[in-house]
Amino acid sequence: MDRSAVSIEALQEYAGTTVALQGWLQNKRASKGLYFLVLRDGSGTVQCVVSQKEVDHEVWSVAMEATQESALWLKGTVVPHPRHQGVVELHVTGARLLSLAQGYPITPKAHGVEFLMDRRHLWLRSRRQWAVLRIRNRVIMSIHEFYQERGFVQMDAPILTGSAVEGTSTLFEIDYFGSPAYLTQSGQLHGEAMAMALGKIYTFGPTFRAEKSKTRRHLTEFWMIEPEMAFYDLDMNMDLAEDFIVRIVHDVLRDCETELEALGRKLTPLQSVQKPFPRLSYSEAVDLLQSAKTQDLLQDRIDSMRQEGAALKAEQEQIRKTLGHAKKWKRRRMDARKIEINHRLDEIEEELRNVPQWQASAAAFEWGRDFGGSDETVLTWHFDRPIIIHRYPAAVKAFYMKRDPEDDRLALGMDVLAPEGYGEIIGGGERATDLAFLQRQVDAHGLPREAFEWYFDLRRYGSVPHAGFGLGLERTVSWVCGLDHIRETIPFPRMLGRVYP
RNA sequence: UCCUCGGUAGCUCAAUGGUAGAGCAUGCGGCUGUUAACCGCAGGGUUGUAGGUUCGAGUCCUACCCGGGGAGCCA
Repeated sequence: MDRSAVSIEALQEYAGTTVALQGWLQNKRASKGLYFLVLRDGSGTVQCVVSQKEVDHEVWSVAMEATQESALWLKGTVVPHPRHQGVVELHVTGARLLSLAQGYPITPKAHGVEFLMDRRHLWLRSRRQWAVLRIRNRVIMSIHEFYQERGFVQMDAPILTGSAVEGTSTLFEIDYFGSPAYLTQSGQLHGEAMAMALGKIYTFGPTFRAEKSKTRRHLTEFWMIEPEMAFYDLDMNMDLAEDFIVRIVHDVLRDCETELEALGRKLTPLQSVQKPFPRLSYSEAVDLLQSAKTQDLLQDRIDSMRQEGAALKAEQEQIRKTLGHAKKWKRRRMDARKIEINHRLDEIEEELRNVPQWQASAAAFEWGRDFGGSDETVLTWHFDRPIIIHRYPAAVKAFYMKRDPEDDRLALGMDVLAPEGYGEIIGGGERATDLAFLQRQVDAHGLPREAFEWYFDLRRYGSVPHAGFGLGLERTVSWVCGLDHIRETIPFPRMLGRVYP
């Protein structure tokens, strides 16, 4: 341990001075008489140069022996990088090998999903994961700041619950001293009780869904933020959700430039996340889905996919012809390109299978059904920012939602759909306040009344209008980071068929 | 549960039914500013499993196992 060691993040401030660093060897490059050690300490990475002429034998052997992910202590002078402006490097004068790593499995090269997921505990060390998880941290801090600044009180709903609220098939059952209990699916109902006590509250906790779902949007364990506000109606709820999302994206853009760059995230779609978000009623959304405009949009998509596919196939053919009599270095580049083309062709093929189905399902969409994943994706393709869809058919929404006083078929629910096909990140609405109505709803959904007696009390003793929503943390981070899978947004994802490591 | 794509060297992937290959990683050698460094050499294989078709199977057929992402459901 060297308490005087400085953090790589702060290295700029030490330009011209001699400092000590401690961390792990991320990568090593060598030339005659020179080693370039890329050191990572969690806060960032820096290139450390070891010159054989300038160091004693011991330091040189450390550089020579150190392998990928070995732990190192390095001392040296902080100097500007000769080639990159605004970047510093360390000219090493002292080095100690703290721990020699042997055979680190994750090489600086491409790996498959399964291989990496089995080694998630090590995968976390890579630059891409570093960036995602730092953005996750930034998002979490923004969430707390946003609510705390507005006078919300953070309160936790229980994780163990006694009764099944929604379908038991999506609940994880555990043995609770001989009786069945469940891991929570939502803190919603308890959130309402807390809002009646403290006015404006938000929960921030883990949620569990035993859905047998294997898609890029699903985890069996994820974190949800659920604000619940007394004396809020649907419009106030939507206003809050809008401000909330704008704030999160704004903070990430301001504070995570390096991380977004490491992820290759396009900034334009994030920069256009400004108020107001388009608000469509369910009925308007259905109209849009069935419209010729949607058909055209999807047809354009199909056409451009076909074109890209044809161009790639032509390139592939060209490569196949020239590959035989190409120079070695060129052949290697062509091989890499060939693999890239194959991947993209797979994606295009899949999309060309999907989109015509989406086209058909959009055209044939019937009022009253809930939107499927593809319908949501199609809707968001029409806009450049998140959209809010409100006033859904009551039949497809939860029992506790308030009915629209102007149309009894509708519930005062709302969803926020993220752009770029990321889909639902928020679901919520205004809650029913009438005791008799709620009791009838519980019966109608085939739920046991006894389990909800405590909840009914909230309507017996000072029932007031109130509203709230739930934000899926991982889906939000996935969208902000521009990832193609939610599994990278949480340190140790739990999914269908995966509880290790 | 259904649909669909895949399983070849430690890793990522090639291979028109006809001699299983490349890059990376590893080891050795070279190179005084490298950026997934580069150059040279070397080792590394029961092509997921079990059957079948064929003169001949990584390639075709059947069943099963494992994985990817899509539907349903959802944040």
